[in-house]
Amino acid sequence: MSPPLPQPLIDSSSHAKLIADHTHYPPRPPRPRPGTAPSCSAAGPRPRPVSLSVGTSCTGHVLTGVGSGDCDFPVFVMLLGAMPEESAAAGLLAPTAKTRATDFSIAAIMARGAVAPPDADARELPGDGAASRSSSPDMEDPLEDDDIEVDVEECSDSESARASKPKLRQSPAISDCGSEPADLDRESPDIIQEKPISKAKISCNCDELLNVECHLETKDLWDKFHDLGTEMIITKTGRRMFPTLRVSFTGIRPDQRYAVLLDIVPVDNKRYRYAYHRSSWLVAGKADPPAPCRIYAHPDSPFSGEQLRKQVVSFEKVKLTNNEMDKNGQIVLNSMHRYQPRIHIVKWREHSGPITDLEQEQYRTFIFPESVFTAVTAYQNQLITKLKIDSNPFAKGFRDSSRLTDFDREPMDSLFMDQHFLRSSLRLYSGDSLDAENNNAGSLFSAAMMEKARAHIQMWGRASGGAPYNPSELHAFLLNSSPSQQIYLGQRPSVPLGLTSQLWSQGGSSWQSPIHGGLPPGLLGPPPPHRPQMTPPPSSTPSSSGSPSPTSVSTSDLRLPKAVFPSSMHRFSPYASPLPRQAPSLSPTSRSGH
Amino acid sequence: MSPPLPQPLIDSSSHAKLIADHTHYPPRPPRPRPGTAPSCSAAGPRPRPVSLSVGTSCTGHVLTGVGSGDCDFPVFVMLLGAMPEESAAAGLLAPTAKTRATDFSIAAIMARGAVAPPDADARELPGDGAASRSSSPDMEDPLEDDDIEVDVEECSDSESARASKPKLRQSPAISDCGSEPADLDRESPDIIQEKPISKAKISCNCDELLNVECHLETKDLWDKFHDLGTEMIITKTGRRMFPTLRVSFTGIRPDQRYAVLLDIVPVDNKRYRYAYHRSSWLVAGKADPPAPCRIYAHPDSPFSGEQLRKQVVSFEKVKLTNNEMDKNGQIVLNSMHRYQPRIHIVKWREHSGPITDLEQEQYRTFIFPESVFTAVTAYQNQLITKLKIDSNPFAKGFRDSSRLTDFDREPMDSLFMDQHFLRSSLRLYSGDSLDAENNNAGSLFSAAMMEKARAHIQMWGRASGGAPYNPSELHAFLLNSSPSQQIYLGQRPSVPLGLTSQLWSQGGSSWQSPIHGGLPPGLLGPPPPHRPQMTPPPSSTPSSSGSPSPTSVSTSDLRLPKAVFPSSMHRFSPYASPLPRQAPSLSPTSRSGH
DNA sequence: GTATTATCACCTAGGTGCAAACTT
DNA sequence: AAGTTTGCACCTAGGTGATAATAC
Repeated sequence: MSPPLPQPLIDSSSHAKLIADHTHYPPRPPRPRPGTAPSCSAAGPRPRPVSLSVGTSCTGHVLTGVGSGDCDFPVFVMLLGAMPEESAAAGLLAPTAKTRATDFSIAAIMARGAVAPPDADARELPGDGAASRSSSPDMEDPLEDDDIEVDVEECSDSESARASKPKLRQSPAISDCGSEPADLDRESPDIIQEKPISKAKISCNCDELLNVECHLETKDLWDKFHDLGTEMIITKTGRRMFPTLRVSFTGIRPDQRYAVLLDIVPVDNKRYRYAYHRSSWLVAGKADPPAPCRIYAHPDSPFSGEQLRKQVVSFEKVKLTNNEMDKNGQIVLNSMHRYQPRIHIVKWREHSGPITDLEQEQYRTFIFPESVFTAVTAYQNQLITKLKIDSNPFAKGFRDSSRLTDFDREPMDSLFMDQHFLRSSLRLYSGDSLDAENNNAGSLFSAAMMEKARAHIQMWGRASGGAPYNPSELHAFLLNSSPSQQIYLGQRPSVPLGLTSQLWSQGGSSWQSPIHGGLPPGLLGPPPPHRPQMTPPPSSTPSSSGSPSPTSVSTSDLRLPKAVFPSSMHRFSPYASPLPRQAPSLSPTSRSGH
Repeated sequence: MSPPLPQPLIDSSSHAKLIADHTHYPPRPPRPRPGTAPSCSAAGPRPRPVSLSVGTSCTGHVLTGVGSGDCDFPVFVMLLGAMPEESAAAGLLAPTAKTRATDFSIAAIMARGAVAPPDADARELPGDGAASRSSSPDMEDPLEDDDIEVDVEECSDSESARASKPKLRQSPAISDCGSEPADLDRESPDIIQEKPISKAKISCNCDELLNVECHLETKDLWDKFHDLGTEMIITKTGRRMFPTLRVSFTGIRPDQRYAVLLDIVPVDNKRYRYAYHRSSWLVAGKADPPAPCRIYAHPDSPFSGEQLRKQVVSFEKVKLTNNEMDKNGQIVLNSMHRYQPRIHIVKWREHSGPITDLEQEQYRTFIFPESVFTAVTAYQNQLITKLKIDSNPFAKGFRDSSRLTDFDREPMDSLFMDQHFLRSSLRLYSGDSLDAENNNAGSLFSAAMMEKARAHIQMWGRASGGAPYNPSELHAFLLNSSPSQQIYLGQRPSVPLGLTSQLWSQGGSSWQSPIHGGLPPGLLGPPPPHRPQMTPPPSSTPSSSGSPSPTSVSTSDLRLPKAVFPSSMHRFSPYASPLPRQAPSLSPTSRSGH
């Protein structure tokens, strides 16, 4: 009858622009040729999707309620007005058994080990992730590079990149399933620079929150996509993001409550187009007029500090749309534009109503450069398509080997073949019949795969020189993506699309981790599983569902990992079909989940 | 890792007992013979399931957040401690487009027209719904009727009931789809009695809430089940309730926020068993020790007054379990015991944390006698099974005609065959191929169906005299189930299982509506569709999703209704297969629903 | 030509009752 | 024997990219 908004969104009248990388920060243009993309398949024990934990979350429990209705972030954030749909918080409950959000597939994917970026030639610039430029989408772009080709070089220095990978891959992480940003990633805290004074205070206006750190749980997967130039489908009805933004926090006060917000801001003032023949992105002109920026409040907000310390905050429900008239609270983006998601943590004022103005709250902003993406209505880079298909469980239907040969379908695997092959080929096949199609490789194919891998590396390598968007640089940062190393960045809302871009670039200068300094971050793969992070169980529920706690992990996790043979070892399809309904009893959460 | 509770539950240490009807209030024992139960199939335009509205809600939007964590209702309500799973509210959003909760199937079912209870011989006792007895579960039951057979008479005065139906059925409601409790139901406000003084103050400790009325949206469906003796499956992993409790409120202050809670309390201190040979319930002894009573807080709580005025609050996510060790916040019940769900509305204290003690809040309790049910681990009454299969979309797989003949499968329809046949037989077949199996009847079968109906009436009719549980009495109340006529009832928590039962019985005395006074309520069928209530769109989302607004109703609603031939006119399976994916574009919500 | 949209098959996730197996 | 548990087929609901049609 009335207008309830599905998504907890906040409209932001300001469209702060972020400038990534050094120059244009366009997505890297891998070769679209089907079957040329390198991929790696790390084996190791892979967490099984705790399917029922999802169901459990369906009942809605956790969070204490929050204020609803419209909120206006003065300049920075404007409440779009959201109506209750399903996930509105309903506190009243006490936490009991489940915790971390469960990620049916992403978790498993990450558990396979980190992905080595094809362009491992990486230059580890301190400010690589964010360019120091300051351009606002609405303002004249200093570059005026409309229709200027960017990042077009392809298959250039792949060999150098490839050479560097081996040494990094020596860490046991890959096969040990400690694929997620392990503790190692957080070992170099010195990178934590608060950025330019003026901007810093914007990004964090609360001293207490300076102790808060934010960790991107799905970093490895994001890295994989980032290396190819992440694309996100936007549709009129709204499309989920994949990978999903999943973050965890440390330094949280247990007695405090927090809201966790997400917004997605333009990276620059450009519109892009994809040159299929060159497999690269080109600047197609100035950005289209941006839709009012909306801030998506995580539906489980506010979180208790207790919850936030235990749970992963998953933004799996957020949807992206190109429909500016959207009334469902989805995030509105322009197709063929590049965006940077941002996470905001806000101290919850118990007695206050819904958040109306972020600037009036005590908050801190976190940015993960590896989550930059290009909004598209149809995938441009075929490798992105492949990676999506291989890593998103909902796209499993397209993994059919009939579509592409294993060699062609699992290019990423071959990238690290030399690293994975020996240990992978010895692994036992888990017996997952559904994924068996991808598991046809064996030692028989080792030589062939090796050759394929080399070819892939050749194709995927790219000159880091002139490319404004250098994945390796982001990797360098990401490998040090411990909360303490996260760059937090605030936007001055008053200037719709200005200032912030500069802030972004400044923030980028501190991204480089001294520890992994000169190495191609992507090649580090999953750091040694010092902290073999439990991959969050599947969470198809509204949000913040499930937990990586052992209790929420299916006993099937204890099964033998699938064969990790490089050819097509489900690196991105860990949940291809782990006994779908065969052994529900094996999954503890499937029992108590609902 | 930790213990997040899926469901927003509150533990209640008190197990207040409610005594329904006049004596024991056991479920009515219809003949289990497959194919003997009468059923009616009203045609009329049936609302189509707006499938995508569900998806929309998935993103979680609406409600403002609420406090979470454990709450202890001193005696009355104890917080069990719930962890966030999926539906925790995340305010921050302003209401925009969607409103009322969508019920994929129930709504459609109800839209078919009201069901006439088999035992239409109904006596319209003012206090029929609730007995005036006062027995507490923990106390010695005055009756001491262990193993005493109850409610065994069957097929008695069915003829009289049948005779009365025609006149009531004259209202166009049946075929006009105005089947839901129309406005007529709310026209007699004089029934609003606040119940016994002592109890009244318990049930409502806030004068402001005396103006609040609660309406059971799914009343018609509940009536159907209630007439047969509702059974609810409980499992170790938890089972949803069906029908779903869906309520709406009036008299709400727009500027106020409210929490809506659900608990389920024992009706009496007995354990039951089902005599298959007699198709009746027997008292099998005293009640087993009850598990701690939990109060389930609607995950969208707190609701803004604005929301509560527009939305239907749906408890579709709540799950029932027999696992006393449940850690998922599900409601724990004992199998073979009878229970009464209760709805509590609580004024939200903005600056307070999670609700810990209901008695410390300002609240009001509403009880719908037609929602009484027997908890079972397996269905006892085959007619309940049939009705579930026919009305629950998730059980559609069992509607296969191969299992039972149409005559046997749609017993309820034949009850009102004489009423429906003439108008139904002339209706056009909607062309729903999937439901065609149930639509095989035609004028050719009219005579046979008529005979069948008579037989059913014979079997289903029952003497209202000695039966403690008289569905017709409840119907009398239910037909007047306007919010103002709802019996609200509070429980004195301090006495675990006592007092309330008396309150219950007292409340029952006011149930009778003066307007429909002497008539068999069930026979009134759906009151004239003065207020052809929009059936809420499908809502598979967490809760309080969707709205009955025209915009959320699929355009397919405009299609010709299915043939309403009495034999098996999908009365309980309106969504048998309305062009599943064939014409998604027809559903406006499917576009914006996400 | 490029970009967007609608429809589709195919998948995940999970809610049904059934029926066999199990428990007491 | 009665009641409970478990695996199952079958369904709803909806998230995927492919593909063809459409819009610009």
